[in-house]
Amino acid sequence: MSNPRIRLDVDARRAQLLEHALTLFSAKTFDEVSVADVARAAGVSQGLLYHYFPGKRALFLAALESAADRLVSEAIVTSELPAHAGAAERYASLRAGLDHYLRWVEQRAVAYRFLLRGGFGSDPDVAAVVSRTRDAFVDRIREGLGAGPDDPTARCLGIGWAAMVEVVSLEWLETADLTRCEVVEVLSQAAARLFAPLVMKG
Amino acid sequence: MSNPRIRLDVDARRAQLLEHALTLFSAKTFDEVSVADVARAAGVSQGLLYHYFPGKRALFLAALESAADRLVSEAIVTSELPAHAGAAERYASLRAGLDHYLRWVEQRAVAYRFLLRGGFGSDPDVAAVVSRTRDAFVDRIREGLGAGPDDPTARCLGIGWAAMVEVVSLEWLETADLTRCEVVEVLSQAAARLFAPLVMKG
DNA sequence: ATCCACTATTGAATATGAGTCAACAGTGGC
DNA sequence: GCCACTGTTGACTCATATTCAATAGTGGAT
Repeated sequence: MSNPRIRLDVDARRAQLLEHALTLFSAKTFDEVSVADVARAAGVSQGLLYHYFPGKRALFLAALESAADRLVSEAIVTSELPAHAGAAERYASLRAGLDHYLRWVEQRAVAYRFLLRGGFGSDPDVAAVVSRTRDAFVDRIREGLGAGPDDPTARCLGIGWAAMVEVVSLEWLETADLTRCEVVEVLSQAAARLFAPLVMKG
Repeated sequence: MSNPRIRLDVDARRAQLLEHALTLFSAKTFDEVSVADVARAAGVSQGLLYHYFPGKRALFLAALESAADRLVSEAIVTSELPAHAGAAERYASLRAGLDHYLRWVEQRAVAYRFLLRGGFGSDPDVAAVVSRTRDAFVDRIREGLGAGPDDPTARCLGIGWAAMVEVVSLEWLETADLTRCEVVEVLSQAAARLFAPLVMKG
């Protein structure tokens, strides 16, 4: 670069690099983004990047953590409720919390996608495979359940429950603190509670 | 390699390569597994791999898809129900389906982890960040809800609902076929239905 | 049985991009 | 205006993804 050197203090430079890394890693896969890309975006030599981060992977993780930190500190709020608040009050508080969360998600869409897909799904092809599998799952369940209505809300619930099954299954594999039967119990009851209103309606 | 050349027909070789790829990619990150590793595991030259797959990424995706295909065809079953089956019958069928699913997950744990964490989540550090974020989320909700019991079942439900929130939020970002308010509605009602029994008990 | 065309397979060569390092240049104190 | 300090650079090394011309099993025709 023929640019004159611009000297920043450590924190500013680090933050700037993280910002650019986050943007790039949000748009493309880990291995599609080169260290050179990040450096170029920040208008900085490649070597400097290694002065601030031990390596590409560390840079990626740092960006991920910064996204996570922001999410936790900004998006997840809880209004202080009196100890013996009623159910209705609690419910209202939950809704308010969710609304705040979704507003944040809406605004910081890029960072949110990065955090949750970041692991794997910036890659559209990978996301497609997982998504296709999930849809197949939802479809068969819908058949089995006698296929209620097919409005967006129902679809939403279906996808949500499928995600629940996936994550709970994974968690079960890792920690094994429930028996298979108990997991079946939890998930099927969940389905019953979630879908009962729909099935009745349809 | 000093091995004598072993000649296989296309399908057998391709399947063998996929199998080894799946095993390796399940254990390590995409970029931690080298093409040479896969070739070595299969006892084959690196060049041959490129005869069967256009590149590393394609190999990875093919392995992912094969895992997905197996999941869909083997793990997701639905027993044929009579058209006007009662609710109890449907529920029993759902439970049976889930049990079958979880048995499959148990047996094919490696492939399952690969499929869902696959892209990048074999990476423990990435998984840790996402998991930590989710836990923070669950914790705050628990507080807000007046913290019911903390048995594994409740934890399971909490994680499941959090996963639901995440995936539904992502889906909402992509397709935007619901308003924010509607999403809040779906998710908070889901929470109410899922957690109501617990909160009463606790 | 032997040659032949066909294609699975190899090993070495090339290209791309991650990571290293000694030299350079702003910046603040004397 | 000189000096020590540290943010910054660009050219180097090295690992590994990708390519390709050459090699060797295989099955069929004579």
